[in-house]
Amino acid sequence: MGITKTEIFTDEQNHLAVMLKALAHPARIAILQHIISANACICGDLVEELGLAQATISQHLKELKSAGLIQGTIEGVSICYCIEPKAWAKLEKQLTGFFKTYSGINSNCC
Amino acid sequence: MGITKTEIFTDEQNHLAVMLKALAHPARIAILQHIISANACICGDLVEELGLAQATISQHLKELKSAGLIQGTIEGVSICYCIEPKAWAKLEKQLTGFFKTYSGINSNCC
DNA sequence: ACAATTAATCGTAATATTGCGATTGACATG
DNA sequence: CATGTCAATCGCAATATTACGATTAATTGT
Repeated sequence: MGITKTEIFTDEQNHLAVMLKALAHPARIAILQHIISANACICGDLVEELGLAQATISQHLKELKSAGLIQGTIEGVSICYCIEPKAWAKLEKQLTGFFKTYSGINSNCC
Repeated sequence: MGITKTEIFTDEQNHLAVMLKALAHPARIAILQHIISANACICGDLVEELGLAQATISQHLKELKSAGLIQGTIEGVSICYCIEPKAWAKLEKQLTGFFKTYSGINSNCC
């Protein structure tokens, strides 16, 4: 019925899925890459940088922000976005742990 | 209009987004975790393990397979699924590279 | 050949996502 | 206070995702 059964899964699984979903769009990956490379936080430049409408960029930023991966602070007329270090570090750790569970050596099954 | 503008982004960005989208569901994370921990490939056990219908599990497996993250081989009546080592390693590498671009030290912007 | 088992596929309903034009709200400056 | 700028929000259309019952296809054992 189109709704994910979150009750079935662990908090870790749900959390990781939410974070990955936030990352799982080329525009949002591009936004994060730009924020990271510019270090200093950017906002409306993204509209020029990527070829998407202002409303669309704003929506993607909202999703990244609601996932907690970025934070925005008012800077005069515009808004300055940057990485939220804690959430970023947590995600990196969780992903590293996830990939570490697989050792490609004993892949002699199928 | 509900369709991602892939032409705008790089191949790397699009590829990473597709892989992350395949991971971005708690059921698929649970499936991968089970496949990894059982090492020996499993198929219909997932229906019992998670509390989802057979059709639903099959659909999730199809998505993971079409993303190239797992592979399935016929084993009698059932089908044996396991990690596709190359795609897995590639994704891990790409993600590591992505996270490495951010050094939380100079996070003195916002 | 026949029944049983396993998993893919079809069809459908409910909901979510993507993208954008248009509007609105907040703030700075003349 | 009027005006301009920036970004959030609203409303909409097109499409994608999630979940499942029912059916189908393939294979094994009798």
